[in-house]
This record gives sequence, structure tokens and C-alpha cells, in this order.
Amino acid sequence: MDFQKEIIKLLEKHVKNPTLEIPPSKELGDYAFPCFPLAREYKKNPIEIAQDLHKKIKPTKAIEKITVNGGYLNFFINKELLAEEVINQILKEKEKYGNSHLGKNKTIVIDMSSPNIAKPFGIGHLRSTIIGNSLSEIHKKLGFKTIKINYLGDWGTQFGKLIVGYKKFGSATKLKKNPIEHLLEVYVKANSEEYEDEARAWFKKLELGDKEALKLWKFFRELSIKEFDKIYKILGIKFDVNSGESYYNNKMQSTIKELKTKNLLEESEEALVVNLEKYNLEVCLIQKKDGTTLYATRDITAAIDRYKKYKFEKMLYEVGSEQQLHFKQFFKVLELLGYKWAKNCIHIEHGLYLDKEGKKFATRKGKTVFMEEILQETIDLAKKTIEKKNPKLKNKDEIARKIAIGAIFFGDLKNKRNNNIIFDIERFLDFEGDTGPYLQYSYARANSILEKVKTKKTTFKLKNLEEPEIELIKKLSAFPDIVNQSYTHLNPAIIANYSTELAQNFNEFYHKCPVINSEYKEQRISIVKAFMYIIKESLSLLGIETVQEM
RNA sequence: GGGCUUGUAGCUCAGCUUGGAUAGAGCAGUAGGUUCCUAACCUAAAGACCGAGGGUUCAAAUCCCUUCAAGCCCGCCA
Repeated sequence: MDFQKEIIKLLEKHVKNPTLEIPPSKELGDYAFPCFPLAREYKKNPIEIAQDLHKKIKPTKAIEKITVNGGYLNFFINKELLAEEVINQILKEKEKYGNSHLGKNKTIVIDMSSPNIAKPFGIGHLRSTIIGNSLSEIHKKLGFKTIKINYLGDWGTQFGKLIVGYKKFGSATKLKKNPIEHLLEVYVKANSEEYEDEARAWFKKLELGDKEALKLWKFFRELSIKEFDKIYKILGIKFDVNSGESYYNNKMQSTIKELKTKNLLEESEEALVVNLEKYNLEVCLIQKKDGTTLYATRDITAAIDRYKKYKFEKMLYEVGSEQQLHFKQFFKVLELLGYKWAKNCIHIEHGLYLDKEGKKFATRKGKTVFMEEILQETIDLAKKTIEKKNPKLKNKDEIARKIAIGAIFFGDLKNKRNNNIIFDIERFLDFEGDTGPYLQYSYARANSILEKVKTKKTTFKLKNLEEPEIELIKKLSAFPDIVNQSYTHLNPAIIANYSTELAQNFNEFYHKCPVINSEYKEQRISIVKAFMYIIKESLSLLGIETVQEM
């Protein structure tokens, strides 16, 4: 039973294309039809129109009551009917509630995380990882096949700098002990004008396959990947493809050739560029004057290769908004090359994490925050909180990890993507209110009820519902629509905000509607169960794990 | 100078796509709640001229124009 459709059907007999709204407060009704737009057409005031409609439209089994309030026609639905249908459907479909076949046989490629080799795993890459992962989960729920690609920044002039730095200032023992920190240290030292020419020369050697350069590069790359894997393990994130810019090194000449054949390339200040000035996109640099390539070249090559491989419906690049121009440029170049699928490449931008002064973090200056330290600090605090609140809990370490990760993921995903976020460790460490742990706690509470009472019933009649129960059930019924919205807008925050509201509804229910010692025990258990499926599924769409106890 | 993003309560944010009734949360602060399923919780009151100014409309936080402020980007980095 779709109540909204039912109301629209009733209205359609009298009005063309009616659209419904949700009234601002539940006392006013469950759905409302504003009559103001009809006023001009009918040359009547909206209140009269509403009164006329009210006389013509009679309540049904599903629509219990219809009232007029100013220019609005307000509809009250049959709550028990809604409750019964929603609860029984959720209990039948379980975590599959809200699934669809929208994406059947369609592939979505997600370019995400993509940290730079030999640099610390930055906070910006954390955002990319979290958002990209959630977008993948949302698409999967709607039936898409998703391919998460971790596209490492493992090629480019920076490796020339790194090699110079390591040869001049490096130490094998320091490297072994603390690889990323040491690589960062030598990189910072070499990152000055003094060594620029030398660095470029080394990168050129690398592109040409010089043995020494390749050996060092490989070594740095492996060390970095090992460090990154530690972080991904804590985050609980896996990729479908581990790739990197270096993978396209031997394919780039063919891209350049293709650009030449299609007459897109021109020489400018000894470099090769695609001029995009008539699209207001400046120029896109393809080859430097020393003959080496740039990241636009590599991204174009990678996109073409990925389309060949995956025939994707869409390719999402989860990368910070500071790279917007770059993406606009190389999408345009793909379009100019004649690739129709270029319009299906989407830059999912996110804002920056800024430092406390509201400035961009810069690795150059060396004031880097190390991701592992942040994660560990959050986990430690979660554990301390557990010791205080629930000292007898088993598996404290694993639960502390899940809580800490939940706090970090949720803290990121509840924000609109393009906002900048001031990086403040205190904010990550807050486990109260609108946070991941609040949601996990709600789940654990629900679970604890179920552990104390069992029921064999699988379908339920729901009677004499109280206000908090109705509100909770209405919220549960909104879940499929929420998933669709977050898909349409490519925005996990919609699910994050929904999760908070859902948990708030549950906690109110929890306080006002006792389950175990109640004559409505059976039906309330069914509500608790349904809540658990949906909150767990919501969190899982955000990449957050639930815990049975905390 | 050009392009993009942001500006809503003391603080952090949602709502803007698709205009609609009293602008929603969380934190902090105030007043309450635990012989009862986990108080990482709940309840109540308080807190907002939605950056400013104009316009469109029966109706604007939401659409359009102007303006101010902050952030990011603008050729050989990624």
C-alpha cells in the first residue's frame, strides 16, 4: 500500500497533476495538498477550493480523515494499516528492505582514496575513502555492480624529488624504522628550487625505465603500500582494484598520439597542451617541455582504459574540490576526443579539511597529521569510555575500533560534501549526541531487548499504537525513499541525517514504550526488530559497523 | 582579474535540487528524569531580523540580480 499514491489517485479525479507535501507538524496531518497554485486557474480563493475538494473527496480505508486548514487539504492516513504493512514487510525482507533492480547489469566505477606514495596518508584521502566507500554501498543496494579503485599517486615529478632527497639525505636504518616519516623528511628537504632540475631529470629517467630509478621507486612504493594497508585494515575498507598512475606509464604515448591525430594538441612554450580557452577552461597541459607527462595525461589514459575494461554506466572520481579545474579539463578533452561516455564521468567533490586557523594543510611545511595517530587516539578514547560505561564487556578492543571508526565516518558523512571541515580532534572524540556512537548505542540497546525476550511469530497485528511507535514506524517506512535520494544526489549525508532521526525516534520509543513487561510485548518486539534491520542497514551504507553490545 | 564553493542559534551543522503552514538537529548553558529492557539515553524551557540590499511570486532560507566576507583553483606538482 502506497499511501501517497492513493491520495494522488483521489485528487486526480478533480485536479491535474497534484503534488503532495509533508506538513510541518504531525497534528496537521500526514500529507497535505496546497491549493494555492489552483487559485489563479479557478479564479477562486484557495480556502474555497480546499473546501470544495473536501466535499468531493471521501475518506477510504487507508485514508482515515481529510481536513481543511486554510488553503491546505490535509490527509490523515490509517496508522495501523501503515504499521502493519511496513513492519511485516521489513521483517520479511530484512536488510534487503529498500533494495531495487535499478542498477541491474550496470557498472559504476569509483576512483577513491588514492593516497600519494611516500607521503603520509592525508586527511583529504580519508574523506575520499569514506565518501567513496559509502557511494559504493549505496549503488550496490540499488543493484549496481561497483568497482572501487584505489588509484595511487605513484608517478610524477615528485618521485624525482624523492629520489634526489633520498640519495642526498636518506638513511636506510631510518627508512626501515619509520618509512613514511623518513620519506617525508627527505622529500621536504629536497623540495626546494635548488634541486628542481635534478629532480626533473630523475623523473625523466624513471619514465624512460632507468634501472636505478625504478628500483628506488619500487622500494618506496612497497613501503608505502604496507603502511597504507595498516590504515585500511583499521578503517575496514577494501578495494576491488589496486592501481596507480604508474600502471599507465607505457600507455601514455598512444594517448598523445591520439590527441595529435585528432588535431587537439598544440605547442605552447615548448610544452604540448590542449587549448580549452574557448570553453573557459584555460589550457590542459599534456606533456612538459622535457618530454615527461603530467597527471592529466595519465588520467585521460586511465579513463579510456577503464571504459574499455568496464563499460561503466558512470565513473565517479571522489577527489577534493581543489582539483575541480583539472577534472573539468580532462573530461572536456575526453569529450573532444569523441568519447560519448565522457559525460558519465563525474567529479564528486568534497571540501577540504582545514587546520584550526582555517588554512589548508600543507605537507610541504611538514606540519602533517599522521592518520594512524589520529585513528589510534580515537580508538584509545573509545576504549576508555567503554571501561567507564561497561567494564564487563568482552572484546573491548574490537568494539572500541568499531566505535572509533563509526565516530570518524559519521562525523565526516553527516556533513554536506562540499563544506570545508575544520580539523579538530576534539570533534572526532565526541561520542554523544549526533554521532556514530549514538547510532551504534541505539542498536545495542535494541539488541539487548531482543536478547531478553524471544518470539516465534513472523507476522504481526499492530493495535493501539502510541505516538512514539507511530513516529518510529513512519520513519522506518521512509527508508527506501531515503536510499533513492542519496543515490540521485550522490550524497551519503542524506542517509546519515536520516539515521540520526531514526535513532532519535527509537530512543524516544525506548523510553516511553516498555517492551518486556507490556501487554503489547509482541507487537513492540516486532517494531524493535524492524528498527534493528533498518538502522544496521543505514549504517552499513555509510560503512559503519554495528555492535551487539557496547 | 577570472572560475568554483561557502555564509542559517554562542559553537558545529541540516533544510536550498523540486518555493508553501510555526526555519530543524547536535554541542555548550538552564530546569528535570535511573527501585523499570544499557543514562554513550530521555523530557522541558531558552536560544535565529536564514551575511546585506533589491527583484519575481498569493507565498522566498529556497528562484533571479547586486553587494560584502571567507576558502579553494587558475602551465610544465598531484
